[in-house]
Amino acid sequence: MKLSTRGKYGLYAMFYLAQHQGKGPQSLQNIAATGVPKQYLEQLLGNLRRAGLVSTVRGVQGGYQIAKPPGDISLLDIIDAMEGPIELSECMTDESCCDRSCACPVRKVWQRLTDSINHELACVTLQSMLEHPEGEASGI
Amino acid sequence: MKLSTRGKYGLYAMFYLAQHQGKGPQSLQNIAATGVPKQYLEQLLGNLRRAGLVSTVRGVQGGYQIAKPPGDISLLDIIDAMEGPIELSECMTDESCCDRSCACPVRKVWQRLTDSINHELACVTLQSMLEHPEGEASGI
DNA sequence: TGAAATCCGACGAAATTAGTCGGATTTCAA
DNA sequence: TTGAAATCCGACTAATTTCGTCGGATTTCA
Repeated sequence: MKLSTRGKYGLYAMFYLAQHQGKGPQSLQNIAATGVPKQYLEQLLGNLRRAGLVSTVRGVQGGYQIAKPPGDISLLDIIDAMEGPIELSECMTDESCCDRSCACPVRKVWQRLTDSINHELACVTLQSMLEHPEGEASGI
Repeated sequence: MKLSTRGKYGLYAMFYLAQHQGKGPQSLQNIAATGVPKQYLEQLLGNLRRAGLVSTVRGVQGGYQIAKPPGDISLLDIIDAMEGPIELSECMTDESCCDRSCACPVRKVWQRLTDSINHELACVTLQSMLEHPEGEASGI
């Protein structure tokens, strides 16, 4: 179970934009500074824009900005935008993927785990990341 | 973020074996009954065996059995055996994957999330799946 | 000796991921 | 008016991973 680089790069970019909120649009040039391929990141920012998480200004002096306060943007929003919704097993979305009933214990386990992960993701906002840069341990 | 079919098939197989514990070795034939490609499952059971989760009996009347009581086998054991450890970002295992310090807030978030998912997985055992077939909702 | 079964490495097809490329468009300023 | 700075966008490719398949070797029992 792993995240693709899209999720990682996407969060890097969003965190950067959160840190620079109110300072005007940030160019791709700047956002990509830390080792993310520029043209690839450009694609990813397109996804974030279409998901309503960033707004853009075109033309000279243009760039990217977060579209909402950092407290209103969660990790779940970002991951969903970058990788689509979490789907541990296609059992969750495709009823006919197997001949097991909806009471199948395995299916229940996937559902519980999916809910749990989504909940964790929704709890972390860009704001909380800005406020706790030292990453104080959470009560797991 | 998704699980491969390996994880899914692996859990199906382990749950089947848990249901049939003490009834002697179960043949691949039987385990694969519900739509899992036989030869593929054979590979997967090899992984589970090498991880110490199932034991095998070769030859006529041979087959697969769980190697430990169902209460001692967690979802984490199974997922680890099938897909390797959860690694949301290579930041977790490869210090040099980027030039960010180990105090990088993004890194902290991945770590927290990884811990959380592992904890959830470790809490679910085959025994608990056998005991709660109706999958009563957990306190998320 | 033959049938039932696991074991195993190698191979291949399909899907996904991680980019790259070339241009189109927008905007501002000289 | 023109040129530079920037985003936008669809198509393409290379690499990797996933999902199997195949053919045979080995073990065991009747």
